[in-house]
Amino acid sequence: MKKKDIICETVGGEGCGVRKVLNTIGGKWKILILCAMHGHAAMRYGEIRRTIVGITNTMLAQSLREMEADGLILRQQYDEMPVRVEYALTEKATSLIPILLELKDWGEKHL
Amino acid sequence: MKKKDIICETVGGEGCGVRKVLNTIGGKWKILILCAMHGHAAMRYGEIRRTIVGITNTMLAQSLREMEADGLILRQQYDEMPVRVEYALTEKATSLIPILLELKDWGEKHL
DNA sequence: CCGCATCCACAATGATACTG
DNA sequence: CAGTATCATTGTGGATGCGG
Repeated sequence: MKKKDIICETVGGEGCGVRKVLNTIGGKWKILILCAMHGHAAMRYGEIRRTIVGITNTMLAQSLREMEADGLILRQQYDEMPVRVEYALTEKATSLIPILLELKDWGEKHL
Repeated sequence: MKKKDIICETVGGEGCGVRKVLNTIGGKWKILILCAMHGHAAMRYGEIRRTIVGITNTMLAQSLREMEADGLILRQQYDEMPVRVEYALTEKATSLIPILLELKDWGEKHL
């Protein structure tokens, strides 16, 4: 029996893909942010905040910064008056969306 | 434009599927538990614990109880001496596994 | 062997007010 | 408008020991 036949001898360790995903988009808000931005070419800060029920400035700003650092979103600042900032999903994030939609469907069907 | 054309007017509220999923299998361990149990007809407590790197008794026991309450796993206790307890995935949980594997693949490819 | 109970540390999240 | 700063609160996770 080859190693590939075993799904996971152990999970959650160093190189575990699931663990990496959880570290990147785990937590209460990041997945919701991705869902909120799906289908929009670009969204402004306030627009995202209004879309996500219950999120606070603290959490939104912090999540956006981390997701930018992880290469999931792009931040574009326009130095107008007043300032305008737009966020867009990167290709990496876009490739994740279909999976999140499946999760959503599963949740609606089973929960 | 029909409402269905909009992915989510708002997300994270009452009936939001994604929010439900996060409430059910969010957190640090539950997704890993599901991955660990995938492919096994039944697993004993200690076996699960050894499979998941870093998990403690507290978190494993608590997670298993909650997942049983949510209908994701079945708990079968054999009153032998010493006690033997086996856990198995329900059909509901099994239907979630493919999505988790996609997440895992995404993580390995992109992170 | 299984896993619950207790107690505790710290991280995550939240409310509020304030700035460029 | 788009955040930051600060402080309060909650939640998550861990160590340890006990009991069936």
